[in-house]
Amino acid sequence: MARNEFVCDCNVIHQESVDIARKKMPKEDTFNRLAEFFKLLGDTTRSKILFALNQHEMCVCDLANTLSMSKSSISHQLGTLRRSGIVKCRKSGKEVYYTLDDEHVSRVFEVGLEHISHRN
Amino acid sequence: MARNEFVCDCNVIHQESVDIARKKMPKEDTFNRLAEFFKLLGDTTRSKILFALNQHEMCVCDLANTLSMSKSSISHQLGTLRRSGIVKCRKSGKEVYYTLDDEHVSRVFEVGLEHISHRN
DNA sequence: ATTATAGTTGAATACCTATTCATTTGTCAA
DNA sequence: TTGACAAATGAATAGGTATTCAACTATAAT
Repeated sequence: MARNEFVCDCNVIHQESVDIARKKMPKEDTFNRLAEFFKLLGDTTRSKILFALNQHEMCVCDLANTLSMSKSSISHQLGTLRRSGIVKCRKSGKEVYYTLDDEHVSRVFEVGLEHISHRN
Repeated sequence: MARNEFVCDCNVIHQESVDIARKKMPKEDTFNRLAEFFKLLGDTTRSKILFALNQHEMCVCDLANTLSMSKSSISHQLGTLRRSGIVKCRKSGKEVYYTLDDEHVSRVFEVGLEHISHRN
């Protein structure tokens, strides 16, 4: 019996490659969190929010104006980003000021921009 | 009249911040393509596929085995990645071998991994 | 030619998610 | 205390998407 029985609906062609890949493969949880992180950047609105916050601390109103979107929509997205630990906020009077909480975000943006400009 | 009239449903609090952010903001198309790129990495299955292909050239069967998924599912995802220019393929006999087409993907992974390990 | 297998593809389904709308909370000013 | 505004939030809706299933193509072997 092949050792790929029950594993998928086809035969292993290159068992060695599969073994190596499987051995090096990070654990499930790592991929889930990695994908979760990229998913957060993988939305035009959130992308813009993060770009703007990378320039300046901003309140919800500032962001709504910068992106020409509703406060509510921005607030929902900021909630998502806050719960994921990518932005943090401080309250001052009626306003809530947001900033990036992670220094990696800028770097990821850079690499992403390199990618899309590279393949025009 | 404020110059943010019709722009959103609130008052601008810090016009200067908004102006600077808007000035530096890349154009719409850039954000669309950037988000599109990150969206491709923002899925556990595609993430794993790209990780595996970063180790070895692989055929659909190899990937299906490595990830314990159906050929069809893998093939659909490979189609998406191929149409986005992130993977390329060569045909040999009955098999189709896939490889990464972009050297940036590895780097993005690295930064992403840094991020999620940093904030445990 | 026939059979088996690798891979692709379209349709259907089930799940996910971004935005809108309406409502609520909290803070400031009059 | 009342009114105005910033922000958050829950529900609803609409659009998107990952996987499955079934059908199909192409290639290799007998």
